[in-house]
Amino acid sequence: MSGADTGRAPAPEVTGRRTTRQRSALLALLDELDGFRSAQDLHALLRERGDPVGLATVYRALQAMVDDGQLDVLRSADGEAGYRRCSPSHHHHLVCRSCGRTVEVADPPVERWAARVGAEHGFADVQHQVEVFGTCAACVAARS
Amino acid sequence: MSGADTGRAPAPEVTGRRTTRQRSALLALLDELDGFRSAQDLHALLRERGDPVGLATVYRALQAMVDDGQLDVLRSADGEAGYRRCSPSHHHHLVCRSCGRTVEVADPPVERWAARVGAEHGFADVQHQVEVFGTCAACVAARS
DNA sequence: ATGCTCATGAGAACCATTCTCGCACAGCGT
DNA sequence: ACGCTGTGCGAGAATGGTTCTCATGAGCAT
Repeated sequence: MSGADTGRAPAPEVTGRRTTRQRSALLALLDELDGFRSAQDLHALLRERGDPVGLATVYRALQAMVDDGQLDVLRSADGEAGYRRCSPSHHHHLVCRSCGRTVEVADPPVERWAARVGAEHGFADVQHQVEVFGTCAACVAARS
Repeated sequence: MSGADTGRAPAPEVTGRRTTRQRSALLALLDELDGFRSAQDLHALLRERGDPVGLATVYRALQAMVDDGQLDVLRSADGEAGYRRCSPSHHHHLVCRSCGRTVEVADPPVERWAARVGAEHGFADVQHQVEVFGTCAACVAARS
């Protein structure tokens, strides 16, 4: 699910996860990148920079980080999952369709809108998923 | 991608598609159902009711209907795609996490919000994807 | 240092979706 | 009604992202 859970779990700060070379490398890599990257991409990048990590490990680590609220996930149209380091507070993303650059946006109005819409129809435990896509200024300029 | 494209293609009314038993059956089934159903589900339902249709055909037909704007697609968290008959105008969905029932919601404020957020950051061709999840009144009542 | 776990990794398994390719049939003109 | 033609169909294989298995290896508390 993407960065949008109004009712995210309490997010225990003590995660009980072990600090391994692989997870550190993955986290470091994610810190350097902006934009959503697929697990496969991240795996390839780690190998390139000489940090041999198993693909399964990448998936497991990413999953764990998502559970701990350290990452945001976004499913692309073709079903591939993209991961991105993000601030822990609730927010949404503005994603460039062309270069993948993302901007975090937090806007109370949408939050209120989602809650209201849910309430109006008798829905409880309302969460929402909001992503905005577009072509960023740089990519627009780059188009011949 | 789900029902949320501000800039959907012109949607040619003359689709040039042939009317076959399989496609009619699929469309009829979708008309009876509310809520998002996976291609696999739809395929199984068709077989159950005695309309033998190939799985590949279901996928092809669904894809075609989506291209023609007759269906909405929604990717669940586990990557499976859900399909649903929908009104042709732009709208979003309020989905029950428990029973899958959906309500279409159209609210101009969000549209404006998305456009504004994109513009503020210099993004062009702004589209957005918005889904609201919750537990509907019936399911809340059903919880022992 | 020791031991109890949890994490890792290679490969297989899984599963939704797409492709292949030969055959059937809808649509159209006559 | 008849035949042509290209689109749609279907079974199974292929694809590709993600998850599972299980034996080995490495944190971390004591």
